[in-house]
Amino acid sequence: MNEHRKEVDTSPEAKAYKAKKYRTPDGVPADIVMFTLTKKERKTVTKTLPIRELKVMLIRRKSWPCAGMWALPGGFCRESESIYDAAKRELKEETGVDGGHLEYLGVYSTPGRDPRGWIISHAFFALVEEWMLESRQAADDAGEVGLFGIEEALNDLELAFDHRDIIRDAYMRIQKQMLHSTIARQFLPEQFTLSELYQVIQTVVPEFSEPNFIRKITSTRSRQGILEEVRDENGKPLSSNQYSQRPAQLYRFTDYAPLLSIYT
Amino acid sequence: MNEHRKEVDTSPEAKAYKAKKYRTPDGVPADIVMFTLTKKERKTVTKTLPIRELKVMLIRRKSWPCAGMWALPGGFCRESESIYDAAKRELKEETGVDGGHLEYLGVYSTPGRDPRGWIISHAFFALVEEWMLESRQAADDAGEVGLFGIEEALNDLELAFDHRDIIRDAYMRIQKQMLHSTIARQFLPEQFTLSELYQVIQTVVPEFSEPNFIRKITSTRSRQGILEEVRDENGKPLSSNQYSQRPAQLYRFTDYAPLLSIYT
DNA sequence: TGAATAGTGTCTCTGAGACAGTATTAT
DNA sequence: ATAATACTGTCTCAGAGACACTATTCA
Repeated sequence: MNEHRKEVDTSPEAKAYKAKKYRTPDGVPADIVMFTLTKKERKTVTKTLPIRELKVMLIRRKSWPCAGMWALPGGFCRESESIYDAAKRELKEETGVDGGHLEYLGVYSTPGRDPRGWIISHAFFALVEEWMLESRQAADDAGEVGLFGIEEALNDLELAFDHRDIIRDAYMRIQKQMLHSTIARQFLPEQFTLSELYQVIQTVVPEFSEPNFIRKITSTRSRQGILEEVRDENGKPLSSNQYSQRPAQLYRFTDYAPLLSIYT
Repeated sequence: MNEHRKEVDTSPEAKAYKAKKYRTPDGVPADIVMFTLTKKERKTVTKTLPIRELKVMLIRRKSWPCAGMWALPGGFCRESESIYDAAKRELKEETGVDGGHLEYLGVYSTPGRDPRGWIISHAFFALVEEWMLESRQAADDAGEVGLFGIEEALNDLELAFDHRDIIRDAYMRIQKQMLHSTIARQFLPEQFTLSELYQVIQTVVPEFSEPNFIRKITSTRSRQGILEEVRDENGKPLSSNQYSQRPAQLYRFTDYAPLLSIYT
C-alpha cells in the first residue's frame, strides 16, 4: 500500500514550489556493522565443539578524514534508492553475496560527527557467514580489512567518526535480538544440535546461562514450536556425532515466533 | 564518549577536500506520531472505569503537496541539531510541553515518497497526555487539527505522503513496547490500580487477554519487581475507590525492567 | 574400561489456570 | 438487601531447578 514510486509532478503547485534555500544535508550514507561468528577447531583428543567468537568487520580508512583509523564499511545513498537499498547494495559490494540478515539499527546525526559537513549516517547491522568476508579480504591489501572480536573493537581500536557508538549500539541490539527472536539461525546450519545453539547464544550474549537448557527447550510447552526435531523419511530422529561422542539429536528452527510479554 | 561537537577542521586535508558534486537530499524532516489515550467518563449508575481510546493527532495540510490531506506533525531538521533534537523541538512546538515519551521509530526514504524532491523522513512516536494537545487544538482553526482513533486513522482517512505506513509501523511498535517495557506508565498516573493498568494494556493491545491478571501480577516471582504496592508513612496499603465500589490497592511502577527471552 | 558428551528420572517447589467464594462499598 | 467491583481459597496440572543416573560412542 501507498507505493510512492518516482513520478514527475507537473501540477501548477509543483511548479510554483520554490526549492527551499535552506541548508540541506551534505550526504546520507548507510554504514553497516557486519557481524560474523567465527568457528575454530579446538585441538583436543576427543571431538568437541569448535571455539566460536563474535567478530566485526572493519575497514581501515585511506583518506581524510580519519585516515588510518578503522571504520565501518558504508557508502552514500543515492536519490534513486531507499536507505535500505543502499545498505543492501553496500553489503553486496562488500561480500559479493546477496544473502545474510540485514536490519536497520538507527540514525546518527549529532552535529559535527563528520568533518566533511552535515552527514547523517544510517546504521545497519548484518549477520553474515565467515566465508562471505573472505573475498573482500582477498581483494584488498592485507591490513586494510580486519575482523575483530567485538570487545577488542570496542575497547582497543581507534575508530573513525562515532563508529564506536554505532558498534556499541549494534552489539546491544544483536544481544537483544538473540534472545527475543530466532536470529540465532543466521549463525547455524539448517540442522544443529542443542549444544551448538546454546553455544551460539552464549557467544553473542555471554551473560546467558541456563543450566538445564536441553530440558527446558524440549519440555516447555510455551517454547515448543520454535524448534522441531529433524527426522528422516521414515520418521526416525536424526542425530549427529560431529562434535560429540554420543550422537546428539538434530533440530531446526520452525517459522513460529513467540510473543513475549512482561505481564504474562 | 566520542562527543563529536561541531568544530572547524582547519587541516590541509580538510581544505583540499572538495565538496562533492553528488546530488544530496533536499531535506530531512522529523515526523511524529503522537499517541494519546483519551479518557471518557461513562454515564453509569455506579462507579466504573472510564472508556479509554488510543488516539493519534494529525494535522490537515494547508499547502502543496497533499493539500487538504491529514498528515503527521513534523518539521525539517537543522544542521545545528540532531534528528532527535529536531523531533524534541517539534514535539514541544506542538504541545507546548517538554514532557512525554519520545522514541525513534525509523527512516522513510522510498524514492518519490515526497513530490518536493529527495526528502528523507525520520519518524518518531510520542506518548503524551490528552491535555498537552489541547493548546495546539485551541491555537488552530477547528478542523485543522484532529484526534483520531488509530483504526479510523489507518482505515478511513486520506493521509499525506507515506504517513499511513508510518502510523501503521508506529502502532505495531507501540504494541510491542507495551508488552516488552513499562511504557504503560506513560498513560497512567503515578499510582494506579491493577484494573486501570489492565485496561490501558488492552486499549493499546486489544489482543491482550489475561484472565487472572491480578493473581499473576501479584504472585509471580519473575514479575515481582516491575510493580510495587503503594503504602503510606505507616506502611499501610493505600487504595482507591475512584472507579469501583470496593477500594482497590494502588500500585506504582518500579525502575526494574525485566529481561525477556524466548529460550528461558 | 574410562572418558566425554547427550540425555533422562525423579523429587520438590512454584506458578498457571480455572472458578467458586468472600470482602468492601454505594445505592 | 442487592449490585458492582476487588480480591482470595483452593484444586490441579505443568514447568523450574537441581542433581544423580543412564546412554552412546571413541580411544
